[in-house]
Amino acid sequence: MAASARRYKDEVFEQFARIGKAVGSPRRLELLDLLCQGPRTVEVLADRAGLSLANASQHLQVLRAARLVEAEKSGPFVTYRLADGVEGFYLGLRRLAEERLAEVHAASRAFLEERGAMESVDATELLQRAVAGGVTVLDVRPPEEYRAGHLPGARSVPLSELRARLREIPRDRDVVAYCRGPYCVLAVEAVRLLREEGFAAHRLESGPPEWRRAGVVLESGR
Amino acid sequence: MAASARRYKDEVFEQFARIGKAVGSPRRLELLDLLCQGPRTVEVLADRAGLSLANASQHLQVLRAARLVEAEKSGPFVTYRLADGVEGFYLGLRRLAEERLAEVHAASRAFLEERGAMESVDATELLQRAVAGGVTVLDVRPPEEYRAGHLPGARSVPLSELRARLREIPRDRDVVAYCRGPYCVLAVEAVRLLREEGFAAHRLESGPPEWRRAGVVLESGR
DNA sequence: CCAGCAATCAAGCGAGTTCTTGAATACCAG
DNA sequence: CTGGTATTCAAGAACTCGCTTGATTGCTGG
Repeated sequence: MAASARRYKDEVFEQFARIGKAVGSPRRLELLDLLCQGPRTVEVLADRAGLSLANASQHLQVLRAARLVEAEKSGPFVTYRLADGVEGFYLGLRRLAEERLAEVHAASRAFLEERGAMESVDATELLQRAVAGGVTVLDVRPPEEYRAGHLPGARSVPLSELRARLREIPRDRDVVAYCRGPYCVLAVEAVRLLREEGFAAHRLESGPPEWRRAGVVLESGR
Repeated sequence: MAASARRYKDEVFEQFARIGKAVGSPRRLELLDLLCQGPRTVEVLADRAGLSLANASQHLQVLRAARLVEAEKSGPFVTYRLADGVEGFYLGLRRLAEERLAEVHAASRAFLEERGAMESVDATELLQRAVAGGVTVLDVRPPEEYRAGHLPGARSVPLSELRARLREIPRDRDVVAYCRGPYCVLAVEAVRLLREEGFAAHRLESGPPEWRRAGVVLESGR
């Protein structure tokens, strides 16, 4: 009976470790991060994460074996989505890493300083100003992510189109750009470009996953 | 600049993965589970987890490198303790595993059924009854864990001493035994023994980490 | 039925992880 | 300073993981 108790304990911790192993790879964490924006096909995920198709597929299968994502096949496409409770767990992991690993802060600071001071903006304050009409809010993610959920009042201007669409943006008031969240670089690039062009631009550090988590109701579609 | 953005992203996810890698091993999860009971020396942890000393030391160093635990040397002893925020993260990981991995439930059920139905007891209800004096509450963990924090009103009767101390336990009322938490087998064994001896014994599934997390103020010392 | 695309499978290599064993270090008591 | 104890270090064998490449499956439109 002591032996069967030991087997039970081993089995249980072995199961817990499945989750840990699954999030023990930077690639898989990046895929989870992307999936926080909404469901995606393998091809899109591979492209965004900079992985080969076969490699991305394999990582996604590891995540699926750990039940962190679910796959649904429709036609020739397979769409992956986060399983329930996983977004919260991922954000918890990230917060722990930010709190405990000095290296995360150091990397962020180094990167952001390299492209000029980039003071960020508070989301709730921004929402008030946006409603009052005093500021232009840009969602610079790819269009399908905008469609899956965005800040009310934000306009979709993907980073790739920003330079060509500068004339759409009013010059007489502040511009705030956001993207997927604190570790996505799209908004950083957008703000750099906007400033070069003379706009009063700021970056909103948080993104849809954080807002959803905080209870903000997002707009979708269009 | 696209290249430096990619390097930044890689670096950040690499750092997040340090946490994941650290909790990707069943042994290390067991060590974390034990450390949720309070700080311990290497030797005690190795013994409780059934690891060789060198192996336990190595695992603890991995956890320390990921900043999940902190080590303090006093005399010839090294005492490890959980870092801030890690208990919450561990309980979150465990809850996710319970929710998403059918295997965890299956293993628990199989184990518990093997030793007879073992209906469990609610902690808040128990506290009321304990205060009212209608039930005997036993803490069957090793004494030093009892000292580090226990349920108010509970008596320390380590499982190893239980058989010899049966006469201390009143036979005219219910007995509730608890240990480290849902995946610790001490209370299960205690209840089995008590029932064999004719006591009306029940297991309290949760343990000090869960209660602390829920805001219950624990007693310590003695 | 065939061409073409999305996704997966299979095999293989290099790199990393886990556990063991035996030696080394650090501290304390006498 | 010496012996004993707590812990860590070092190195090797077995195993697992991650990525690549090329073949394969499965669906769809012509």
